[in-house]
Amino acid sequence: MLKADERLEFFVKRCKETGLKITPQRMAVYEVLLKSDNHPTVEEIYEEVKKLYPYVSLATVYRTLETLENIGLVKKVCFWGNSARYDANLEEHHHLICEKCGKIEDIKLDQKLNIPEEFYGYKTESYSVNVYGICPDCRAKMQS
Amino acid sequence: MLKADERLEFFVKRCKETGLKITPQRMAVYEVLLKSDNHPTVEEIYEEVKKLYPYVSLATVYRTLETLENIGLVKKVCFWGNSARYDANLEEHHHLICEKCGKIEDIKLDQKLNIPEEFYGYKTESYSVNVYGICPDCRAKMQS
DNA sequence: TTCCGTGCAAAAATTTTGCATCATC
DNA sequence: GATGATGCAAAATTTTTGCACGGAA
Repeated sequence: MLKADERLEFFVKRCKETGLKITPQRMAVYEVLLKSDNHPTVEEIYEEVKKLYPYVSLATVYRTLETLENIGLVKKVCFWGNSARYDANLEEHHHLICEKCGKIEDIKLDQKLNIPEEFYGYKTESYSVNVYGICPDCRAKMQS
Repeated sequence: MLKADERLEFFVKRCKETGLKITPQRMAVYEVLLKSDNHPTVEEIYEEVKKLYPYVSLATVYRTLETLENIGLVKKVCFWGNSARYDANLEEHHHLICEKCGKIEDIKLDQKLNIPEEFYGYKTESYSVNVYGICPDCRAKMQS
């Protein structure tokens, strides 16, 4: 895992490569994603960014996320509930999802699957594993 | 994989168990899901059901899907794009997802992962693997 | 006959778009 | 200075809700 400032450097590099301007808002959206270990929804990202830039607009957050996704800095994930969630962790990793509250955590697995490059006619790129269960918090609540 | 009529019997059984009435609309929504091998969105399910019951309302489809999910007959999945998709295949299976067009297919994997029952503090229930790639159709289009 | 489920319409929530202004390069 | 990004407001889309009626048990 790269450190946050290395990742910001990478962000700057990617923007220059693709001819995107480096604006405070764009940077803020990306930073929020870097800092969050959960997978925030658009609304949550917006609320975070607003703490730094109170005048930021939700539309900008939507547009920025789309942009960041296009240049491969961010991924849209959506495993639970209805709203899209975003992830800035592009390293190979998997997810642990609470079936009760919808919390999503990144995890590492030591086991590997061997997926053929050509599979059901698809040219495969990658895979990810979602493990479903009940998180510690919800387990505690269920006891009471 | 159970046959369709066995699954409808199971549907009837589950409804009786949980005190739900068996209405034509409810049945139709479930049948549409049984028949589709892709993972339709709510809108797509609605369009299908409307062919049988032109007066059905979209609200009913939303409510029915929620109900079916509650009694465990259907699962909400959402791996791509923004809209929730539904799946009536509850057997252990995995997904092959086209990164270009968003098509989602069910697949079987012969390899198994061994996930501990207790994992990162979670009580784990199940896991599923999403394989990402480019589907045959999109591959063909990319050539031209 | 009793409720639960439905349709309809309206409301709420979410996402996208147009356009004038502003800021980065 | 040119071009692309932003904020605002409005539009479009998606999802949820309230209520009266109708149909399954």
